[in-house]
Amino acid sequence: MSSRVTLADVARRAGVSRTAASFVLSGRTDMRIASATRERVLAAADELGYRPNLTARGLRTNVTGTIGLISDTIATTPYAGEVIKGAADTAFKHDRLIFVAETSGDPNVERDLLQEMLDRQVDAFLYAAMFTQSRQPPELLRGYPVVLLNCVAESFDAPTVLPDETEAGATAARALLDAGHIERIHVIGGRHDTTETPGGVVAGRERMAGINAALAKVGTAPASVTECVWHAPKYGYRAVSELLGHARPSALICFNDRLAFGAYQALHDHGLRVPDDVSVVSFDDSDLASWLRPALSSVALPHYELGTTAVTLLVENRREPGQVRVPMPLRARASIGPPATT
Amino acid sequence: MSSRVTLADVARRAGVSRTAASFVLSGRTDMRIASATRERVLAAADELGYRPNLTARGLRTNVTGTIGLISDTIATTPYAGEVIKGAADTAFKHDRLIFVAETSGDPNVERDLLQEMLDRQVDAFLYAAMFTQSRQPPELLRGYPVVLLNCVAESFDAPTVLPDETEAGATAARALLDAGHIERIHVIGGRHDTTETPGGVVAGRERMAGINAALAKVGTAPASVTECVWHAPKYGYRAVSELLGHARPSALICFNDRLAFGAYQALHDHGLRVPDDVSVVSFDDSDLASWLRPALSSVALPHYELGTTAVTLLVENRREPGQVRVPMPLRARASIGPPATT
DNA sequence: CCGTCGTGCTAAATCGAGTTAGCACACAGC
DNA sequence: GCTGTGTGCTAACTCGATTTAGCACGACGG
Repeated sequence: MSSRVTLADVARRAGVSRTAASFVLSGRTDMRIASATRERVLAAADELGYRPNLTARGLRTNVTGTIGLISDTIATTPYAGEVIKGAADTAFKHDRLIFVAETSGDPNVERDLLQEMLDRQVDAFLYAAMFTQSRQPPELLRGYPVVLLNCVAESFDAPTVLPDETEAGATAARALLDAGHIERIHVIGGRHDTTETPGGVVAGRERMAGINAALAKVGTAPASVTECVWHAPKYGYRAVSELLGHARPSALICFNDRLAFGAYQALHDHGLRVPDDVSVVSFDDSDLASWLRPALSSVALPHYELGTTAVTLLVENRREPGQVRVPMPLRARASIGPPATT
Repeated sequence: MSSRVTLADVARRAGVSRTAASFVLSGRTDMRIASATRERVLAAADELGYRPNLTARGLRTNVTGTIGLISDTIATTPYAGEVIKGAADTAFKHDRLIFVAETSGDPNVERDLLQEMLDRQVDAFLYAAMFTQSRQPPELLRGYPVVLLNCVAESFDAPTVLPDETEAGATAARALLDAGHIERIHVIGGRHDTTETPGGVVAGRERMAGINAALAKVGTAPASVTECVWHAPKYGYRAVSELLGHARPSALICFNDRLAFGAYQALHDHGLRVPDDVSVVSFDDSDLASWLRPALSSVALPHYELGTTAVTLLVENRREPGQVRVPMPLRARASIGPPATT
């Protein structure tokens, strides 16, 4: 709380001008400074505990060392905090801080928030959605360094960071293939079109493609694909209950852990055991996956890595548009076993 | 991206000095400005789309309109994002932005992060823990406006925002009493001492006190209290399985939803139905509560409100130390019914 | 006609850095 | 001795706001 040490204080103590002190401390070499002077300045700065005032520097140089994270909503998905943590940690490693703000999907709020950030001379922006979707960044953002996180934008050129959903689908399928399943693999919660998500939710579409590709490679295909209206457990329960009315699956690929939770309940109600009778693999790797009995194998959403990757792109000032895909690793648990020997 | 409109531009267009423009636009009345001039300045600002550069203002006034949120870790608890959202939303309502940073519990990281914030002239701080605990804020923080969020600090005077755990305990107990339970109410996951949490985890201790008080008021008490080592479902499963070996509970109060999840599994394995045979009430109201079958009644942790309340205190510049308790509402669901008529 | 007061504004300093232009001095070469 | 060339530094300006001190003018009283 005591008044800050300024560059002028350092210069005075070292017996040089502010100019000289500034050149030494910002490490610039295009001005000749005698090494003895250099040492004196550095010593003075050290003794006084000098820290440059970044507000003042920002005013002069237009560089504030801050990144703005603008997302539709952090809160609705419980693990989005990980994205923020990944972003904040990486930013900090590069001496940057992160402003976090949410628009709740309101374009007016979005504009005002962005304006507040611009007023504070934020250097660069993370434009994020909390589940993969198509979004239109505000016009105000044009011309600034931006990385799109977990969303795609048609008419906005910027690097885009996305989970590798296609490969994730293949990973899930291969986990079952490796355990010996090949026929009667059913998919719960496949691609799903709505007016809001034409062509299906991005993640769903890609996961499906990955699953199909991996299965096709060994000459097979999903025995059925059941779309679910929504991803709460009860929809998984319904879908699987119905499925069990007319089929006898060897394995289930559920599109997320909540659906898998519902699937577990339905299997249980039908007297089927996981993984003895039916193997289950899922996506997201939420906490739920490790809580279920038996623990659920799930292909993890790389929340933390999405954050770190996006900030790294910003810090390195990569501007070429294009997608960076972050791997989704399989967390293998007890829910996958060999096919039942019926 | 086009070069910003500055105060000088506005002044020029209005045909006045920067001084006059500044006084008009910052709404100060201690200098006499003719109302015709006022109007001209406002019109000019409006036409040019003037926005004050907050970096420049910050340099001059030492007020940047930023709040620093320093927490041990956002990521380990999935709903902590809500705290951030509450804080960010409220900050935005007051034209402030929030820097979010995590220390991962490392005091060196904490110090460096704080220093980065101070270098950017952050106005005020939220010092937060993601589950209620005792923490020691760094010395650097002394003298700045600070609100403690979800943590208590002995030798650091600052307003403190905490969930009202005691009342929450009473709420849970009353929910059972209201349904007719009075005997054979068992507690799963009571107060629990460790070297890290002497006297027990704050929340646990207080919830227990609230439960005891509410039950005592009608002349009863918990039939038993089982401490759990950790809060994963399997510990709840174990605790309840063991309990069922020698007791026949009428209702269970679980210390959080994960334990309740384990409790459900144990009850199910013993052929007991919720709520027909045993009622269950819990704390936290995570997503899990609404996913379980039957849906779990749970006393909600007010994450969002913790964030809003803390920022409100900061913005209003309340400095008196003391605790503000945020209510924890009961989310009543299907897991509570009348006592079984054995 | 002079002093006083109130009104309405401006010039200039300030915050703490970064940056441009150029000065003072030493030394070498002729 | 005079010029030219580095070397090593400083004075002064700049970023875009806020803020202090004070000026110019008209009205009014005596």
